[in-house]
Amino acid sequence: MEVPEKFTKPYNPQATEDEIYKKWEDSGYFNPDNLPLRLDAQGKPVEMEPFCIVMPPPNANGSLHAGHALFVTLQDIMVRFARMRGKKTLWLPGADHAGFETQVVYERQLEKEGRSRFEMPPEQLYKEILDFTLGNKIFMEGQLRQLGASCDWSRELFTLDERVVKTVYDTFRKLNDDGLLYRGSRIVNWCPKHQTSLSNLETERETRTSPFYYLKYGPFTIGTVRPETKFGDKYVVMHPGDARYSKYKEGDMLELEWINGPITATVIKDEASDPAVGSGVMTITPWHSGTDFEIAQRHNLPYEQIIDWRGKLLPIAGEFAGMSIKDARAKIVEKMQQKGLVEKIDGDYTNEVPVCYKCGREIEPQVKAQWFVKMQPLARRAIEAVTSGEVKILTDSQEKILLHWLENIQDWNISRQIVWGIPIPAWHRSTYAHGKQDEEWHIGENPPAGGLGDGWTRDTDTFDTWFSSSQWPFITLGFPDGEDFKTYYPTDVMETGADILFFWVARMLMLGLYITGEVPFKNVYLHGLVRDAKGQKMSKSKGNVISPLTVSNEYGTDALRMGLVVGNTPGTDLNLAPSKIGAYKKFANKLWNIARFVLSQDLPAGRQETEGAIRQELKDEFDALAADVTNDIEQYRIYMAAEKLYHYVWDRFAAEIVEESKGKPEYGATLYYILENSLKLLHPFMPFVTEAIWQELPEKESDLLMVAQWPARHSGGPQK
RNA sequence: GCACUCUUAGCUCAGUUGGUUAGAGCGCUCCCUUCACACGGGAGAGGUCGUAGGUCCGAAUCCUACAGAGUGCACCA
Repeated sequence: MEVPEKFTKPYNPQATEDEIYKKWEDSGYFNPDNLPLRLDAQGKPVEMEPFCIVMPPPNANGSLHAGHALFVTLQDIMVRFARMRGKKTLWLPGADHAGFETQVVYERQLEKEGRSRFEMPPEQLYKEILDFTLGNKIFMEGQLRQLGASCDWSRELFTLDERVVKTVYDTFRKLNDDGLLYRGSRIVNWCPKHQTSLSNLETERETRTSPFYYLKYGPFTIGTVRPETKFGDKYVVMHPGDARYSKYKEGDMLELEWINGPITATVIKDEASDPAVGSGVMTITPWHSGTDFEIAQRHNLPYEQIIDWRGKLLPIAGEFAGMSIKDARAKIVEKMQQKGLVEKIDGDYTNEVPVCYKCGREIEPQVKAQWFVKMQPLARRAIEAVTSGEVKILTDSQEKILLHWLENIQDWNISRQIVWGIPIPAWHRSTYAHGKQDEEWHIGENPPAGGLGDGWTRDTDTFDTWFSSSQWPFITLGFPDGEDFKTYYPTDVMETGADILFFWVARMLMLGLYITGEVPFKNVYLHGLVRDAKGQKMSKSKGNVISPLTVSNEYGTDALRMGLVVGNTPGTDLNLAPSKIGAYKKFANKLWNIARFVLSQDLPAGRQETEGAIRQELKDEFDALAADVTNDIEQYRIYMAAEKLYHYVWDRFAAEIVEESKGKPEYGATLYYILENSLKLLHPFMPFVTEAIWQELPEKESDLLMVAQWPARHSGGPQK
């Protein structure tokens, strides 16, 4: 048989991939509504079982990184597998405005241009970031195509689309109606650079070595790393059971000399003061410390701001007012030393300080009025869903981590002081009652009847991006009435990075259950971080970032995909070495050459299962592999399926069966059978090269391999 | 402090419910351009599966302790 000319040269992914992707996209089969019907033995169309994955929408603020390539690969494997098995398969793509993340990226750009967001009108800033994001979005979509993503572009949604905003507002209102939303002045994580509060998850802890100061506070010794917060400390707290201080009673007043002169201190007994720590006595700064704030609340103590929003000392600091806390610390200590208030300094005290996860600056705890969601009731339902198996988490250890977090959940601050996001639909005005100033709030997109004239102004804050993202699965499917929602919800799999288990997965679970009454997804597959060849985290500053697009250009997308998948178990990190990807480039070429050989053989006319033409023992062996691989993919052991296929095709098919067949024309049908079906099994993993070969087959069941029928129906073993 | 994970060949990692001579990629040694493929083929070296106990007919796989590495959450006077 004539072998097509192209097979005489090594497989060339660069010359092949774009054209193949275009064929797929033009076919319309990414959209499940267009999938070809499958007929049963009687020629009647088979009812198609739905299968759906909602894609974690990539942030539209830059280029795709290796982590994106990994999720595209894993999800595309699951999706192509389902599609070939005749399911009505929807992979729903999106693009994320990524609120704070994108604003930070854009601010960096502004800084380079010598501009600042604090010097521009919010409307202008918003407009600029919108343009920036929409530009990136198109770019990012092209990159997803390059990675072979077989998602339904016709259903793509952007996280700021009208439908999203509307649903998010409905949810906000419902939370309020159900008593799960409150506005409260609490300690928040304040980033002095970004001028916004952050959730706990958006802070990281850094171990620092700092001087620890033992200060004389009247008859007591108190310890602190932050003398600059101590100006307002007028309460001295000790454990009620601490015998050393039994002569002091709650409410005792003491006159003592402090940083800027004499003050009156009041004794407070509270169990939060740990006798084992330092002297067992502490003073409190309720405005800038979580524990202190709680003590102040319990004892109904006043609190005062010491440090402003930019990290500078306020007038209460007297001569130090206006100084940054960093500069002030040494000067304050110097003054206290002169006054004999410093007992000793411990030079190498290590503590962990919270820092902004974006800029690394120390978080300044501040008291601020914010919107909070009460999470405990939502978490309870999520815990039930996990423990009952309504939602299955891969792996067991990730499930434990999730449950541990849910069981210890804290209320969620969902307001951010940034412009790039969905504005919070709330209005407020000052009111006076019983001689006391208060604030009245109204939830809704519009001010209450009476309107602006009555002094109502709109909340300028925006939602934490994750608040809207957490509603993504049901929003994208058109909750509550959309056809897709009815067909595809709950979705089959949520595949995403283990690093956003709490940020996103846990919250999707909670809000999905809360709003729809059902879990948003039945299975959760969590992948680990993609690291460099040495196991180091990729970062721009280290210069070890591997761009998936560059790799794809050099080795081919199929090779990249295999390199990302083989040996990569869920939940664990993956070290990505270019040499490994190179190995799979060779594999793609191997497959190419097998095809060349097989197509050069004399194939029986109408090769369809010519009675006895296919060697039974080889067919049985192949079919067993197909069943095994099918089972592995069903159980999400994608890494094993990929490796088994690699070894079968190379070590068994190429090295043995093909060799054995040489000079034996009667092997033709067998070789063809194995080739054709190997292409099918490999297609989810290496879609481009398999489709390219498929296109050259003389006789094929469907124009596109993408919608060919999966060779094994086997489904065995328990589902996890 | 609470929780989780890892320790298998020189390197990076697989090893599904415990079961015959422990696997892959890369690297290494030697050989081969023969008619699918040098992005190839053949041959080979290399591991007492962290340590010490235990359960079992049988353990890299289960249990305990210890050692080393790492991660998450919370607190931090």
